[in-house]
Amino acid sequence: MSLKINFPVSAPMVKPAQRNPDFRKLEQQIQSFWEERGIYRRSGEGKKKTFYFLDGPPYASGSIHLGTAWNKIIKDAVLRYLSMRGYRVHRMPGWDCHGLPIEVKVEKEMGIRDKREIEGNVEAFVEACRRWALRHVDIMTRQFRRLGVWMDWEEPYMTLRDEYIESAWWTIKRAHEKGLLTRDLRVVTWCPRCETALADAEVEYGERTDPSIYLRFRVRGREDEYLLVWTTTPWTLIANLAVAVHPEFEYARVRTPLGVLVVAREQLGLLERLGIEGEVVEVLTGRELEGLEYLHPLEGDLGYELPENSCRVILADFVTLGEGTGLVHCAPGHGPEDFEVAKRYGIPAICPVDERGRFTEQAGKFAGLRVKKDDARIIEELESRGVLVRAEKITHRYGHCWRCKSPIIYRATEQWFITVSHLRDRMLEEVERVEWVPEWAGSSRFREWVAGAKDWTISRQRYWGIPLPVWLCDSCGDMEVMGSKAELEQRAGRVRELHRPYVDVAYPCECGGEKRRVEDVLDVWFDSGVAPWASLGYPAREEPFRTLYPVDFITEGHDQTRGWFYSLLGCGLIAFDEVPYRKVLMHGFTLDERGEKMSKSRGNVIEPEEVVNAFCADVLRFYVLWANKPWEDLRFSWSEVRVVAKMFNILWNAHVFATTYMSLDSFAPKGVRGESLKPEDRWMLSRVNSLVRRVGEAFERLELHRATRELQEFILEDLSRWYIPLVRPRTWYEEESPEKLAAYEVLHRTLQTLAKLLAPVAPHLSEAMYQDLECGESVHLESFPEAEEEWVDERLEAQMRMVRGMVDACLAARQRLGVKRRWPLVKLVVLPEREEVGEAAEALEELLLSQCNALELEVLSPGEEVREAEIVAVPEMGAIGREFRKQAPEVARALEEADAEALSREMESRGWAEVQLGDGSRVRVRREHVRFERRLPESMACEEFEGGRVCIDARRTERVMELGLAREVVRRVQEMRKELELEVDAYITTRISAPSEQLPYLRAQQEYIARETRSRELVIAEEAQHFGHVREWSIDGSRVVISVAEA
RNA sequence: GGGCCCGUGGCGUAGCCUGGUGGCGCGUUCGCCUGAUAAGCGAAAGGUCCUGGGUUCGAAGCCCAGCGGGCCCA
Repeated sequence: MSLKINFPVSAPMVKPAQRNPDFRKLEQQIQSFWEERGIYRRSGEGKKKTFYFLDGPPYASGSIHLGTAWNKIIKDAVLRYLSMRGYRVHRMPGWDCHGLPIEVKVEKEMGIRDKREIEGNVEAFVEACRRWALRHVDIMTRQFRRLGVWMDWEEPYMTLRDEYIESAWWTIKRAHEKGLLTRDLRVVTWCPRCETALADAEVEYGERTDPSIYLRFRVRGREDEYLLVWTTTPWTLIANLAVAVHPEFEYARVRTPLGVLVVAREQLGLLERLGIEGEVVEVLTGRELEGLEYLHPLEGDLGYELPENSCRVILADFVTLGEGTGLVHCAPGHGPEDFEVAKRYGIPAICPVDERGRFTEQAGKFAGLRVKKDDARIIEELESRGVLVRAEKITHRYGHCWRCKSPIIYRATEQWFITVSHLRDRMLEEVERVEWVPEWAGSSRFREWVAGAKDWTISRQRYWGIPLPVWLCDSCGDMEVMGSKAELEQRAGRVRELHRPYVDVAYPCECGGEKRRVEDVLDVWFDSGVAPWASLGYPAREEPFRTLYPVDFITEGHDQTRGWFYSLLGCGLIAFDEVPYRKVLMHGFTLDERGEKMSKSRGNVIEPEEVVNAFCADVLRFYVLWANKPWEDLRFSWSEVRVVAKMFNILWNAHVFATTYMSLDSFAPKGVRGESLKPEDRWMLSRVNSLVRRVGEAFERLELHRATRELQEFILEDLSRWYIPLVRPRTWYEEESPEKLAAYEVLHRTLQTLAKLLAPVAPHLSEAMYQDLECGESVHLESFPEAEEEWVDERLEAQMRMVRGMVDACLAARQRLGVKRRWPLVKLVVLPEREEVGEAAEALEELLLSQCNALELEVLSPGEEVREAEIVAVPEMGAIGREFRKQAPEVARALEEADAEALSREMESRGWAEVQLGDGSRVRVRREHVRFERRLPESMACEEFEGGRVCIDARRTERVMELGLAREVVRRVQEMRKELELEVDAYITTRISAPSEQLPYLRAQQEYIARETRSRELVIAEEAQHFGHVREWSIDGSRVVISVAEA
């Protein structure tokens, strides 16, 4: 690759491509070239149709992994394709900069262990978070750039910018205006370490061992009768306010040594397991148990008054019989379902647990204990009270904080919500409007998630995030929501920046009190949810929002069903009453070689950099798009990456071949003209144009795996394995023959088109090819090729397919006869099954003969047999034995010796024939006694192909000896030229010593040998005078000495 | 426990929508070819198409159930 500026000339000459380049270095050169010439910027110029792509912002907390790389590579390939199709593509990358993950990392960096330490200096903490995010944006940007991903890296959108935050505020204000923003006491998932509420999407489920305890709650007003209750969360018993049963289930009263126990009838086996013998005295439905009062298991030690209606049996549909006793302990302050059902019975929620997971004064005797960690203390207390029946352990799946991995708890707290439940039906309608790839991503998966949508908890009791723009008056309680920085500054004066602590300002309320900000920040999913307009600076700026919105296309992994696809939908409905995107490609996850999720803790993570360093970016790009359907999980495999690398190597070799000869001949393409084209040239043009059609269709349908596989198939099969061997002899012509020029034109056209088709997937190497071919400044400034239908000739493609089948069959037949390809065949016979197969052989005769290295072609009619094939009679010993008994061997011999031709004719017409035995007697044999087979002479062999058979004749005639030996010699001389590292067009002198019987043949081909080896002088003798590079060879079993020297 | 997706020679995959000889690549063995060749090409061996039912003249494909894996949720 040369980067020098080319002066405009009418038809620039093709440059010879570099042999065995280091693709990695080549890619760097290409990237510098793009940089110097501003190719990226210019690729968007002059295009009228706009296309709004929105980048799902990766989280700015680390380096990229294979999954993020795959994601951006899909995006880049699709966007490059669209750009080549004439779209002016909006390609702004985004960065998700806020949230708990960064806070957790910064806490570690600063040695912070407790939220109170942050409270001491919020400013320092927030600034550290900002630096952390920006540092990682830089790191990740560099990594994406190395992959050749074209985006506006200089101007990304970042959720930490004031302008972006303002858009989020505006959206919150919209929600408020629509009555969708509420504050409510609800039970939410809570992380006691991070001391914040978590959204459903932030809870990660994993194995955990917890206590599993069985308890008896004394029934009030009955002697020695108890409710048998099971729980895995002893700490929640402090807030126990009810026991739930299923109204339809049957419950048994069982008399046992522990008193009368009430337990679900289906769970009676449990008593046995616990070693409690008993006798059922009564069976009741759950409904009949309703209202039964019991004594609180920790009565007397609590720090709160038991509310009215509490400590009774209530009815709930969520009770199951899977595990437990069928009687469920209810703590409305510690479970969302408990909360809901208790509300129906007028039982309030008690939550004696603070934000750190410590029991408050409300927990009475237990105040100061820690949730979960001090379960043992509570179990001890239960035991001493005689409430505990049995304590065991259980390993089950339990929710954990997605960032710090602490087990979550449920707490009743005041939180801010978007009441998405009111929007559910509208959301489902909007899902329908989107084009999903694959279709089921929307119609099943996403639909399912949306249908189960619960209200969205958007408040977090943290620091590094978009501040909730809600101000409340501390005296009258009036609430004000800010929609922009200006609105805030109007009331509170200048605000330095829209993060905490700068934004935590107060201003006077009309009532005389003071309005203060609610100290929460927003869920980060809200940040990215507003990206369709926030990334464009709307509503502060009208443009480019007005031109671009709505988003034409997004593509993310299937985990985003509950994440970004959803938060975009929610925010879109809040802001504009519609889903903000039109088309979604949902892609898969990257798995390791064993099909397991890559994760740092498992140590099975493959970094994209590893692949890029081992091969190059284009190999990685092609691989991830080729290995799999985009929406399926990608199982990474080094050996498959190697396959792709090999393909690029072959492509590059083909490119080197073409450009080397073109430049030797100072070839400058003038365009393909019809008259000098050979059939294989027309075929190649047809193939390349049908390839254009198929690749284009695959891109349109986002079937990137099809696009890449079509390209691979074409490169390997059509170009490298077929067309290039076919045209190779033409490139060796010395003179400017029309056939040679035709081959160059077709090759040039093919490689040029191929470069364009590859450009979206392999932007570097396709560019390098394009440069060598001298087609234009950059392949990325070109349009995607359109198929030239006039060149597509399906009949010719079909014929070529058949002929390739014949050639392959011929090679297989050679292999069976042990005849090397260098030795010509006297004759190639084609036995077609159908007329068109024979026609194909005739139409492409020259090509067929040259590829089979055969001197003559004979095409038979369907049904005809090879003339040389002898009919032989094969005795059917079973039938003969039954009929002729002792004479059987005699009869068999007679059949074998008879004139099989005549015999078969008689059998055919009469059904029987007579043969003479050794003693002169004649016997009559019938059809069942003999089978006729065709046998070929030893020099011949047949092989089947799809459409018929070929038969080769490998006799060693004089002519065959001449040509075969000559090629053997030529081949050796060529190898020796190479050993001498001669230039391709250097001349040599050659001496050959060969045994006397070979001399006449070699001399007959002296001229041919000299021409093929570029020998100025060629001596063939029994004992030649050798000099220069001398080697001894064995040719056709004889010793031959050859010497070569540069002339 | 629920939803979605996947299950095809040792490994990775195509075919499945629209039923009728199951292709390809890697690997193995044996050959061939070579001035695009530190390459390339061919042949051979290797398959309960996850299992079991059903529909059908006929099922890798369509339907049902189960098993295994992935992701998401509870």
